[in-house]
Amino acid sequence: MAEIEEKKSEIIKAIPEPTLRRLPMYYQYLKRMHGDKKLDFISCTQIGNDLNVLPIQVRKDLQVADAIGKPKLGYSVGELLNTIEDFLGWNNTTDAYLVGVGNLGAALLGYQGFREYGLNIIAAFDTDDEKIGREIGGKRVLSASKLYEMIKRMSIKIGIITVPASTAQEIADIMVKAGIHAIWNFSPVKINAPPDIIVQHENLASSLGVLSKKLAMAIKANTDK
Amino acid sequence: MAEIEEKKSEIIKAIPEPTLRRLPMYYQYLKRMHGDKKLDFISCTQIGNDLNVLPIQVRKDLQVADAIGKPKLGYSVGELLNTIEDFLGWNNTTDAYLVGVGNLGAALLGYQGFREYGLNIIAAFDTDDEKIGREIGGKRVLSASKLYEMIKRMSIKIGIITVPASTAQEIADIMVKAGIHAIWNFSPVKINAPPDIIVQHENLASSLGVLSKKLAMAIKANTDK
DNA sequence: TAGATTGTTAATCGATTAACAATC
DNA sequence: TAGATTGTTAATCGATTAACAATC
Repeated sequence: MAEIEEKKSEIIKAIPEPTLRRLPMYYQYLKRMHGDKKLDFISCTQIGNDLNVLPIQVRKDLQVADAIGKPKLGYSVGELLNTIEDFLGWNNTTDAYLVGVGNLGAALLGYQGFREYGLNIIAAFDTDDEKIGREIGGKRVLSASKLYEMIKRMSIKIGIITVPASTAQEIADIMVKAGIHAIWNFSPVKINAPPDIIVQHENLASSLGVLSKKLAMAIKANTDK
Repeated sequence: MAEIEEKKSEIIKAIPEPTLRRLPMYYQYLKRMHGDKKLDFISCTQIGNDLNVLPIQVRKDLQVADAIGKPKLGYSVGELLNTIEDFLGWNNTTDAYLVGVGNLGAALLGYQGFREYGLNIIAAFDTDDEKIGREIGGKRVLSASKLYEMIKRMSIKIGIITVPASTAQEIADIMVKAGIHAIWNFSPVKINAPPDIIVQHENLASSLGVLSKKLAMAIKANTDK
């Protein structure tokens, strides 16, 4: 008779983050197969072979995303695309602001592919008078001083941070205060935010670390021989 | 008396990839602590608190990188930086070529931070006559037709791919044939390469997938209330 | 039908976390 | 000395992989 907290009607199954990172890979791959080859059905075996993932892992991942296949046939490519879109929330667009129009910021503003993933950057912000008022990648650059007010007014959900390390936390604080829901952080500092704010960190150095170490080991192994 | 393959003098301990991804985070953090605060010694407790990682995990990671600390005192910040640099191979620079001078390619060319991580992009390649011959981010843009020969001549170790999905594999093939050791792939397609080539995949969609799903769940949880 | 594939349950593996002795 | 911290061994947890029945 201990006080056990009752789960709400639905059981919230934890979604493994590795699965969440692989689903977009499958999605991109399936889009190509759907468009280029007009393929109707596909098996985990084929996806796995093409993407260097074990077929059983593909099946497990697709199961997490609520995909349903047909024994012997595989999965309908079209349905599968819709299922993954639904699961990731990519079927309806979410508006975003980007702050910091440097090299990387400008690159992200110019990238058209985000639409495919339901992300719509509607404006950018910077402190540089040279940039304010201009259009970059088809997006208007506004004064950073207006960030707080604009997030509130448009009830923006996602903030993208591409400012230098020194001002990243400051910008994040403004975003949080203005009521943002999620932050995609491209600066190399850890962002502190309340636990209900989703913070996704993108760190090139992490990725480069993996590559560097593997390369260093490979070269060492070669030298040792 | 079965035929057991003897390990060479050194035991090759597998390095967990999550550790490899966290080490650069510690490194960036320690550099700030070293530069800004002139801090001499630091404990795993403090690193963990500031970076939202469990202290024991920090210690385990540092152990993998062969760092040695002093009980009660912690780790020497300067030594720790050197240890991580050594471990990741960031203490001597590696030359790289970048192929595909679009938005993202130009952004990477302009990014000065790579030097800190021992990566030196010495030239870029593109097929666009408008771009060939120009300098972007202080790096000369050469004709993609010279890629093969130039990799061979300069014995370049790292190739960075920032071309569209449609030509990524083609570029990778040229790199491999020319004797490249590692490929950092920013295109959204899986690169096929021989097993001895290190391929590091950078996929914004994967990261966005995690963010999108978490955001979708958070919004749903709010609506349900 | 036979064979390939999905769906599901179980086993394995590896990373994270905990526990505790050693130490400055 | 007492307390904080490292170093190391053990326990736990979760993701991956294997095994096998169900099915078109």
